[in-house]
Amino acid sequence: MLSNSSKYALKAVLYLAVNSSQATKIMAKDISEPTNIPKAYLSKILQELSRHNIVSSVRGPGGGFYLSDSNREVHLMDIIHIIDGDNRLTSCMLSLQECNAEHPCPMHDLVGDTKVNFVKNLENTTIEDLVSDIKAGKSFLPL
Amino acid sequence: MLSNSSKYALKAVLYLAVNSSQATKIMAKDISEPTNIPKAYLSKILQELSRHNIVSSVRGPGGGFYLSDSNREVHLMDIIHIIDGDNRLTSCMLSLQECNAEHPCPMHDLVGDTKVNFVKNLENTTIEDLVSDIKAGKSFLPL
DNA sequence: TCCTTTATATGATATTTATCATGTTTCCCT
DNA sequence: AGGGAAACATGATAAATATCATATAAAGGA
Repeated sequence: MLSNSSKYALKAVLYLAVNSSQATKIMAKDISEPTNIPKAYLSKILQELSRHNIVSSVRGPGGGFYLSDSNREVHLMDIIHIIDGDNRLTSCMLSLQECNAEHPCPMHDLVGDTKVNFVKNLENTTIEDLVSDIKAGKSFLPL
Repeated sequence: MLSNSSKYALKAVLYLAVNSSQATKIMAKDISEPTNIPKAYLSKILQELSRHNIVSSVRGPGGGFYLSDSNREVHLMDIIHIIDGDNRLTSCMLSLQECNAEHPCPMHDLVGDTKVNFVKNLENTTIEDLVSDIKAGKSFLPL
């Protein structure tokens, strides 16, 4: 479904969303440990996200990663696009070019609206939305 | 979503379902061409499927692959399981061990029932079901 | 200014997935 | 029998993904 890298990216960003702020930056190491993401790999992912303004960062002592207010308005799909590219989720079940409602592949209806809806959800949901759910006890931060 | 190999497997089996019978066997090469699946790779996949009794085959002149009546009752998920293993589709969005309706990860609800339904469809749908759809003009054989 | 601490950039290794190649077995045909 | 046509088995290569390692740049404090 998602690549490992995307899953790590989402977990890390969620961790930052819950635990960080401009005043409370978190070092890669301190994200890596609780989330069980290999430190070096995580660093690379965070850098990629930073380059695309998904997360914020400052170097040097007292530095680290955090989410600014605007970072929190990022949509989940943005993160996935950056890491996985943009056709991993949206392509047809059988990777066919011509597969649509008018000319469906045999598996088209099995997925049906479900995938469309899911993608739509990813496009509409922001990090902040998920944080609200967590704070409301509707879901739990993945560790 | 699915691995390349699974997609190839599904396409090849569907091709056989529509075009082959015990009396009309098809060589790997003649499946490879119309479906645009690399011949050598396809052969390997077909052998794996044959070993698991998903497709039938006979060697020697006049031989080839075909689907027996019982092959046609195979469920789509069986094919995917053989090629991709059994947790690529069913695992949580973030690959968490403990993610369920009682203890959902933040993305759990985004997928919602959609994935559950999709998996259920794969488990319930047989090759023959898809062939019926194709014959009824509801969908088109992927080439 | 210099040292430490942290992110950043870049590249190296490993693992998985996809693809190709080559020999072996089985079966039909003559 | 023997030769050719096919699947079958096995292993080699290539490409993508995941992981690790090392050097550089920025920032703060002594």
